[in-house]
Amino acid sequence: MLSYTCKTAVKAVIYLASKYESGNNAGIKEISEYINASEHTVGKILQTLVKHNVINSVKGPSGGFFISKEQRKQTIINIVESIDGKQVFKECGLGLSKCSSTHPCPIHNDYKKARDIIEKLFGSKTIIDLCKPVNNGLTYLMG
Amino acid sequence: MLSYTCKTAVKAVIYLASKYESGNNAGIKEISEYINASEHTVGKILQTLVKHNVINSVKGPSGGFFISKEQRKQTIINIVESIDGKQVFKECGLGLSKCSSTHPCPIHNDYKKARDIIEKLFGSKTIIDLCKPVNNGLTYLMG
DNA sequence: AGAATAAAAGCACTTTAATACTTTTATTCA
DNA sequence: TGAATAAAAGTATTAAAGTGCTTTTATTCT
Ligand code: FES
Ligand code: FES
Repeated sequence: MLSYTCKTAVKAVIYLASKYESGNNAGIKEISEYINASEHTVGKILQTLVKHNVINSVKGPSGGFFISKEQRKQTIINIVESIDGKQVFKECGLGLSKCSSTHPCPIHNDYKKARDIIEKLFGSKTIIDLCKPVNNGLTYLMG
Repeated sequence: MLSYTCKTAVKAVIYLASKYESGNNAGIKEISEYINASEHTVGKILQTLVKHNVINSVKGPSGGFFISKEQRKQTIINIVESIDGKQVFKECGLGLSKCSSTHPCPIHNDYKKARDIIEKLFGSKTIIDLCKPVNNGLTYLMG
């Protein structure tokens, strides 16, 4: 459903948000190490997310990436749409050019049900929602 | 979730099953045209499926691919496992190396719910189940 | 037996995603 | 002001998925 890059993006943002408490910015290196991803890939991803106003960046010493209070209230679908585009949760499970109930593929009914759950998940959970359990040690970003 | 190749495989097999009625074998060309996919790709896919005993083939004139009565009773998870492997419905939604409820990622709960629906769909629907509505013109394999 | 047919098999090419590297620009701090 | 820092931006490489082509093998039909 989501590309590898996109999954990495979600984890990176959640990590950033969990860092927010401390008030410090986070650098590419720190983030990539924490979520166990390639430094270069993470750099590119964060660049894109800054462009889409999902997060912010500051250049120079003591610079890095950070996420504002407002931005933390975004739902995580914003991350997905910035990386994989707006169509991810609209696609047909068997690859028909368009998913539609009037011209459905053989698995449309059940597939749509599942896809809608995921779409709802991404469209309703905010960054802060997902970062809390990470801070509490209930959920994890690597391993 | 599923690779493009895998989606093509499912459609090819459903088409084959819907052809079964006529008792004739279907050639690569015919199948690929019907499901609107590359001839070469379909050839490779069908080869793999024959190796996994999902379908059968006969070489030579009046040869082609066909699916037996028994094979039509398989669930479509067999197709998926032949192409994309057995892990597809076990993977973490955020790319953690293992999806587990004791070491979950932040979206585990909802994601697992959706993934289980899809897994159940593929594990319970048989080829014949999905080919019937196609024959009746209720669902489609292309478009 | 021999010609024709059609899948099997192996190899080569293309495209895309992912990763790596390099240069530039903005910022801080001594 | 200038050195150091860190992201931005652009380019190149690698890896994987998908597609295309060619040869081989098995089968049928004349
Ligand atoms: S048409 Fe295939 S999932 Fe809706
Ligand atoms: S751990 Fe991520 S989906 Fe289960």
